[in-house]
Amino acid sequence: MASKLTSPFERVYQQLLDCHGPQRWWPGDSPFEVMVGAILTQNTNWSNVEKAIANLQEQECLDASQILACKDASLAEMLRPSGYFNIKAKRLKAFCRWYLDAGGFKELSGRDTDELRHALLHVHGIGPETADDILLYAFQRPVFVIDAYTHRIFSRFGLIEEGLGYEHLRSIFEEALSPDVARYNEYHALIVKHGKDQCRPKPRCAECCLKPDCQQGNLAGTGIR
DNA sequence: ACCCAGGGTCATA
DNA sequence: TATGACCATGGG
Repeated sequence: MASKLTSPFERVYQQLLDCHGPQRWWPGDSPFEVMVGAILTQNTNWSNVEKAIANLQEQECLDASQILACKDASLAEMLRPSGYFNIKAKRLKAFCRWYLDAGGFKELSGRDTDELRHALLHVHGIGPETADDILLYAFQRPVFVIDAYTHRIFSRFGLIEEGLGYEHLRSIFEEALSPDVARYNEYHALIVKHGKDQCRPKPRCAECCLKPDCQQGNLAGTGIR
């Protein structure tokens, strides 16, 4: 049974896990592929990103120096299925330039998390969420990723106020949850899963997060509604 | 035919 | 500093 000392954020995690099961993120075979995916999935369905990554693999371009060697137009063509392909071609190149200049994965792995985060945020096309995706899922750092689903789900639960900024929200989660890479990994993946399945932007009345066939609907005993 | 997606940048007031 | 426009494909 849940202790009063247990944070609501811990309890929601357990309920999401019971409801949806482990998500096993990030789908990707290497840290570099994870980083590429993090950029390509900006405001884009993951299934579209997979097609773009498959194109890169076919062209043997899933590599920083190969990507930089591509013409903008041909890179964009490979990225076409992921949408915003012209913009993403530029962002991907900007990232690869930084990545190689910094000495690659092994060199970057030696950096302090805050320093790494700061550096990522200075790369054109990498904002807070993409930076944190990369830190958590590629560099295995205990950084909690915030996205639109996180805002939506937790404000509907009444656990946070609406309209909080990214850093503010991230600090709430990181203070409520002990730094645990595996837990942060699974939690964000579960939030995305729950958001896609049951917490739509325009929910039908009270349907959101309250489907009877989902354990998440049983918020009794959590102290949440 | 709509709605939405694992955001970020840039121009404007 | 705070909105709004813009980027674009593909699945439900």
